[in-house]
Amino acid sequence: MVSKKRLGYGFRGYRGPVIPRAPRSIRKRVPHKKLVEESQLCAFELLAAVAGKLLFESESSASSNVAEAKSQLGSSRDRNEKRQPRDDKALKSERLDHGSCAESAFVPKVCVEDRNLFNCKGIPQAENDQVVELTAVHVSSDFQQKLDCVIKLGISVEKSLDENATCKIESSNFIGESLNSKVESGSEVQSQDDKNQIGLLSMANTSTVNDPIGEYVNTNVLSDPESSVKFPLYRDSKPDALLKKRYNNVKLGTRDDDENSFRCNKSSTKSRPLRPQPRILRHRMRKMMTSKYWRATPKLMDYELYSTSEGMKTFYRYRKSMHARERCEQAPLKKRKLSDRSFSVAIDQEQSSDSIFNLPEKASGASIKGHAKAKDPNVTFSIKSFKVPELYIDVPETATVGSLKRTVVDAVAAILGGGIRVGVIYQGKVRDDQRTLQQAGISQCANPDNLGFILEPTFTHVSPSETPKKPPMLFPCADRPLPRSPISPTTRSGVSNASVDPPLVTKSDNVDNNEYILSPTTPDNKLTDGAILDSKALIPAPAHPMNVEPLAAIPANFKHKRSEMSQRRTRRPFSVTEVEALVEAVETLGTGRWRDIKMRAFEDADHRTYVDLKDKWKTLVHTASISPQQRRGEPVPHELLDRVLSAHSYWSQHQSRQHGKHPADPLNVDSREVILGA
DNA sequence: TTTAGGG
DNA sequence: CCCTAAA
Repeated sequence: MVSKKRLGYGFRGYRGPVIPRAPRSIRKRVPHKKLVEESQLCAFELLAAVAGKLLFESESSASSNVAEAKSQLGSSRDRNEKRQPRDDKALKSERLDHGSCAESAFVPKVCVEDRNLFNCKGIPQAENDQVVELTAVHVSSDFQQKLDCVIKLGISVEKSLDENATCKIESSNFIGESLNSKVESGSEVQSQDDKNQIGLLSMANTSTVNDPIGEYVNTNVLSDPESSVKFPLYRDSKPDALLKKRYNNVKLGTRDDDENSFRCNKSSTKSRPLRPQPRILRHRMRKMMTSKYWRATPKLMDYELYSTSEGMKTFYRYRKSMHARERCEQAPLKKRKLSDRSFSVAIDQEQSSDSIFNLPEKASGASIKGHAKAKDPNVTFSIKSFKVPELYIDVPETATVGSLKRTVVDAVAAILGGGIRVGVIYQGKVRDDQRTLQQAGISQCANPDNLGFILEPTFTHVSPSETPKKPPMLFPCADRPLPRSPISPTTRSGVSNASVDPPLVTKSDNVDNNEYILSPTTPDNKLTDGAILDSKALIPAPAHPMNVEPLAAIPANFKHKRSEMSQRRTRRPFSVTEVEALVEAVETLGTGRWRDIKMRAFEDADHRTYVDLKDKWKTLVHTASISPQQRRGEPVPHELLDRVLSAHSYWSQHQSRQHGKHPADPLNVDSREVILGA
């Protein structure tokens, strides 16, 4: 279609590659212009906050003026958002991984035990810790644009809400903790004027409404079955630890307490959001036009959900408010993490220490505890939170709360229905699954802060136009009976028909897979074709069926083969987790530092050379530049692709290595925000 | 050895 | 992924 070079850069509001391909020496000379834009970024956040406020006010027929809100926000911001001085040195995010720990995926048996987590009831009303935040942004007077309501779905176990009372701009996916970057107006502001609640709506369940947030609940906002769901997967894919570290490194903000921390450092890209991006919009529309309409039905677990939901969203938006759309998307479309209760996984580990590593709840999603008890030297992982794909739910203001709930349930069910893989990232690194925990250092690590478990939905974007090839995700072994299934069939307790049975954990055969597929048995799951629908057990299955190649099947000789006169290495497609790790690293380190990137995120992934990473990045950029229909292989969550583009664009402008100089500021995570809804 | 790019 | 020129 379009030449990647043309399309790639200027994409999504990012300025085109400022740096034309030229001799390195020249290219490296681009000066940083980051600081300059920072203020703009903040301004944007303020704007968003104000918008939210406005909407909120309008909803409650309260009146106020932007200026007021602005000033309030501003003041509060000043007070609350003390930023650490920028220090380029700090930018070096090297400390990210001092220790090296291998990472391996293991089957969270837990899920089995705690299957509620995967039920449609995963969003039980009883869980008062689950909150759906609705950020209603309404830019009116000043911008004449009305932003759609964006619901941030976030079931969080924490009570951080009372702290970061307003307008969260970003949130991490780690459930247990809210590693959110948000524009914090500060509780002070809230107290000052209730009306200033920046459209933060919490309404998980009535019971939840008890806390501070309760007062901000605006039930009027939602009321209409019409809704759409979007799954910008992995938007906040950074592992907690990573995120945290990075921020620390980048001194983006003080992060003593995740709950209270805030960030206002949007990358330069942030500044662009305010401008409409017709092209993108068009692109989206086109995409959505081709996608199917998705309904919240029992079948919503189809893999196509991804595309459909997105398409629907787009469609909806188009119809509803194509106008201010662009803006809106960039607004604090924050969403949150899906949380679940914690459970623990016991893993064999030769270790009998009594040491208990309890991860600060906020810091990590898991805690490791050395089991001193029985002779059974185990390491107990108490996973308090999972990083889950972001879930965007777009519903009209007129939607009912009930419909919202349904939508959420459907969305969750859809995600689960597609199967879920678990990725493990330790200290930001993805490693061989073969490594033992001990080898990986996970068990010994006193500071398991960086241990993150990521749920990776496997449903993929099925392009309607695409020929029905292989199911986005399949379980080759699906048809096999799953004998030792610890899971017992559960009743489908889905809200609105949508339901998910207990998840099925599948081990992926992928060479470097570091995740396991968790495939819920879905009666209506066409893709799985009922094969595994009823079976519940642990079965090995390729994480990326499409990529499974003959060679991969014989990993035994893998290493030896190499010895033979430059035998072409066996192809080992990057898993989503790996891609994410790569993206993360590049975002922080920039391109051109593949060696560092390798060490940072793939140090123990012996089979990934920096050249591989570089190549992968190259292909990622390309992939992100082409239409989804042209993509092949395991689909990469578009969210990641967005990040790829962002980072690519960003680093095109900010050379990561200025002739031996310190690197430019890492691409701020928040910059991704901008492209979110696009 | 790393980078950067073309193959 | 491979191959290599350059750095």
